[in-house]
Amino acid sequence: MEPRHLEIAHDLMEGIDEGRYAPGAPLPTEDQLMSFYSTSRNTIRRALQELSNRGRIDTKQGSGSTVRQYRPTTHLASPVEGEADDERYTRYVERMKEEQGVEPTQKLRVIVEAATGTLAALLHLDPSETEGFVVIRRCDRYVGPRLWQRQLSYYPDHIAMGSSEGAQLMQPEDIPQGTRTLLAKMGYPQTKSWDVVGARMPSLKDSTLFGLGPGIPLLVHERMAYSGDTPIRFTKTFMPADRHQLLYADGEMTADALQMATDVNIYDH
Amino acid sequence: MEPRHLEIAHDLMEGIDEGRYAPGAPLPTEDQLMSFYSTSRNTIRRALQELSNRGRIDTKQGSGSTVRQYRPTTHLASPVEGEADDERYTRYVERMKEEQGVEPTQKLRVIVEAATGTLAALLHLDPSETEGFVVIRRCDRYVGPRLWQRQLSYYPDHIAMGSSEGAQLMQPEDIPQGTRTLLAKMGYPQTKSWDVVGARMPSLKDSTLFGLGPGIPLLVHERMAYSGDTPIRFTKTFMPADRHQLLYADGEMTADALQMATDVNIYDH
DNA sequence: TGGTGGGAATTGTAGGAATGAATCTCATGA
DNA sequence: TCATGAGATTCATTCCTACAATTCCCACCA
Repeated sequence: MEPRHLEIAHDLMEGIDEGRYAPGAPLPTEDQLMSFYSTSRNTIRRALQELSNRGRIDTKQGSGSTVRQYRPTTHLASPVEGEADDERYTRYVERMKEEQGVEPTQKLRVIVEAATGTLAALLHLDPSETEGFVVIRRCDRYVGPRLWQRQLSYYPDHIAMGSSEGAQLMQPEDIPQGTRTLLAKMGYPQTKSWDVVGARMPSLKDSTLFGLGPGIPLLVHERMAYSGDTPIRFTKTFMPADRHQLLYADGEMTADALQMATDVNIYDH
Repeated sequence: MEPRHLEIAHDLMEGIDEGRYAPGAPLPTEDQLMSFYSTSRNTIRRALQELSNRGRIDTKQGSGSTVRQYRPTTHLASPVEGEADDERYTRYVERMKEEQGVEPTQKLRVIVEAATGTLAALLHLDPSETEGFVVIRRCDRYVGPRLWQRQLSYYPDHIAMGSSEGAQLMQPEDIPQGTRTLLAKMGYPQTKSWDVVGARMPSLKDSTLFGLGPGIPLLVHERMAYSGDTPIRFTKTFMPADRHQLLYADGEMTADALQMATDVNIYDH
């Protein structure tokens, strides 16, 4: 037999799915649910938490619970011939201004670390050598006061520290021409890459960092870029999954696809 | 000031991150934590639930809590020239047999529905016409007794019901040559496509369906495929995010990339 | 040696209660 | 008309208790 709190959770979830509780609409209060299901507050709260953990409701102290609605922004993720990854940011800023009505900002930070484990292997660095360092450029992108995405780019030392141009990578400042162009100028044009996409729940720190409510996964996007057979950059991007979807499309159809993909919502149940 | 249960959760999370509790190792019991933090069982349970909701621990009645470990399988997601999507399944079966030691099976089901909303628009079907139907092929893939992924393919009626070959799509049976080859034979070779990737928490039903524990998101992969400008198929794939990662790579390097990508784990904190 | 069963350990479910904190409502007053 | 503030409403935190269900350990017996 199913526990009472799951029964109630199922019941409420059904109510949401069938539209009896519309997106944005309030659920009954805990007191009302208590008397309706004639059970204790504890049991009701467990049922509500079940919905909350699945990202179906927002609960606010003093006010109540409302049905959550999702409007993820679709990002172009596929590597585009001739376009720097960074140029995308311009487009992205435009979209954000339109959709959210807020001006995005970004904060950069550069860290240098010894390369270890998988990362060293990916960048073809030997961790046993004293030379095995990575330059990490961390870019936090905000929309209004909220952290929208965090991007970590890892460059092998011989690239970032091997030339005067490479030194730009060590500066915690925006690179106007784009890092891809910069790398190309340095003799490392990006010729191929591969991506891994996955998702996981945020840690407590992630939640505070991104200001995430319960039941919202983190989308993780990783890209390994090469110039010929030389690894030039490994990038790791973290995005709250309620606000981000990734788009992969052929070059010719990206514009169309982006248009259509905005209507495709993974939250349709 | 931070609530007590979050303090404790932070503390335990730190213990996991720093390796004081190794993957697979047991956490202290509720009783032990109660006396250690000198607080009530309720508070301890809330702290543990916090970790559980974030997918960091597995809790089993009668036994205790252990630190969870993730070993996602990396899938090739990028559309490959000349290879049917279905051929991948063969490779996938091979991998599963190796990695998990279990034989995968699949169950097919075909449903016909009236096309509405976004789906109708994507497939260029007019929902006002009585003709606007979609043929849905649902493929549930199991590894052992567990549902590993669920794939829904939507075909516009004029393709699935327009020819004798198309009729194969209406049969709830495996199509040995692959649907992509079949569509090509019918005069619809797949020439381009776009993908959307996102993640969300599972509903209660999703959880039962996939046998998902708490804190595991669902990875959702959608693909719209065209033959010229004719939409021929829309595919929606659901996968538990703890067992799946998607790989996008250029044709020439897929093999290498797949090899390396298995070492890239999004769960590194 | 190997299986079995009982009891201990451990988490799951359910109820009750009190207090605190945030929000909302609405009457009051400038 | 609009701002203020008191009180009611609502969720958050924390304690307590009892019993059920599952797992585990180990002594016992065949």
